[in-house]
Amino acid sequence: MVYRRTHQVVKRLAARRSAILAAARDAAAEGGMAAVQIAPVAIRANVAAGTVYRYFPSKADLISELIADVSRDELTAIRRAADAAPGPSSALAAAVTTVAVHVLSQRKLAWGILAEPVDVDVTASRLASRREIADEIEARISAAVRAGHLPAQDTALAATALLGALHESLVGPLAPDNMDDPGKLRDAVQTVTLLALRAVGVMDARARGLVVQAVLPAKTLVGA
Amino acid sequence: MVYRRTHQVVKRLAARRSAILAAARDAAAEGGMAAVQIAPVAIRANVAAGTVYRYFPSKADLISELIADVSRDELTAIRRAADAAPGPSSALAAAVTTVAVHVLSQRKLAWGILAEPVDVDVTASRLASRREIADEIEARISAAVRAGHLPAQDTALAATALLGALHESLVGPLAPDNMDDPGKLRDAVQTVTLLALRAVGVMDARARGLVVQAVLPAKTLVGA
DNA sequence: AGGCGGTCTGAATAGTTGTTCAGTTCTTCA
DNA sequence: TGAAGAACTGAACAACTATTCAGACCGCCT
Repeated sequence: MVYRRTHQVVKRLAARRSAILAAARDAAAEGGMAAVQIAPVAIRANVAAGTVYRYFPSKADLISELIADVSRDELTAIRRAADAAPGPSSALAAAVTTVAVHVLSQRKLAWGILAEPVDVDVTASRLASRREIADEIEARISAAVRAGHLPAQDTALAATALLGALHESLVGPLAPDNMDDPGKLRDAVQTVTLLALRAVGVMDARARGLVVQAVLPAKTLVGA
Repeated sequence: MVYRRTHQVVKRLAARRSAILAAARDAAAEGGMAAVQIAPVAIRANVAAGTVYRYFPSKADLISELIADVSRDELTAIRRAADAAPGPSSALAAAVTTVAVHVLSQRKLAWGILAEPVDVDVTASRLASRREIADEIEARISAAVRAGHLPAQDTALAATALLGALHESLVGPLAPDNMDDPGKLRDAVQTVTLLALRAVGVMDARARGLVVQAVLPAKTLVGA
């Protein structure tokens, strides 16, 4: 006989799954991907190590799903910010600013998701994550090009380059580490957004205006 | 009694050391950092595994030195190219182009040096490597700013962002992988150089001119 | 020549974590 | 209520490689 799954049980199983993922995310946010080890994550989630394997076939799957999760959140934020902008150029500025604010507000997590060495293979998941975000940025660049605000260009390469610039300068190993001061955070966000906009061909003066507009609504996010 | 070191012996020891480093470099160029394992490297260098430890205290030291080596070569190339340029803006363009050409001509090696996960801690070495290159780029940006060719800006952040853009778009996971065609390689180099120059504030039209000038002498390097 | 310091060898060791699974506990259903 | 399915536990296992070290070997010196 096969037992049916009670609603209660279904909920509990789902809750456990979420708890494990949340534990992994917390661990990553605190100590980077290196801290996402099965035993510690299990303890955080109040389960035994073996239980993790009832929900995720392997550590690689766990981390892949973590990456996908974080990535989805970021993509949503980018879309929301860009869609709220009045025009294509503002939308691009808003998208770039959102990425910057996001990675800055969770630097260790972002670093873990993006580039920190992990002992299992998560390249596929990282690739998909990057691709999603890059595609979104590319779409915004394309829109601005079609609107005649930017010169024609290889939008895919441009999008990838922009993300690389943001990530490296804000969470890479050379990123300034005295970012505790909210003022410095804003400066950094403004600076890299300005660089990004100019890179794709926005004139200096106009880019400065767009940056100011884009950073205003986003500034509260930095504290989050 | 303490034996003196014969010249012959000194030479042999130095040769072994170089052989081990070269073996590590070859391995990295072929299979990335993952291929830099003590046993395989020892075989390549025609020594036993234990011998590696007579020259390098640990795998971390070996890889660190490898990173420093490659980095030094790149820095030299950048300086040479930039110093040969007629002015500050050209020098910056030449520096950027050189970085692009270098990473493209040895993609696996570059990826290994820059960001590929390694099982030992080489963050310090990677940091130093990046810092050297970034400092050089920053110096070139500063020179252009001082010459009045670029607007005043946070040159350190700009340099870091430029490198991030180059690396991510050329050797990152999203980099186009159909770069076999030399023509496509040149296009990619031109495109990212253009982006980089515009990012720091060079006008579109002027940037295009600089790019053409910079890519001409560098094109032969791609084949190397 | 021959003894000794220095070097090399490579199989054995060690330490780290992901993964498994036999036994235990919880849940469903007649 | 109790029997059987389902889920959970956590100590033991496995696999992978960096690292070690006792013995073999080479070349310097008297």
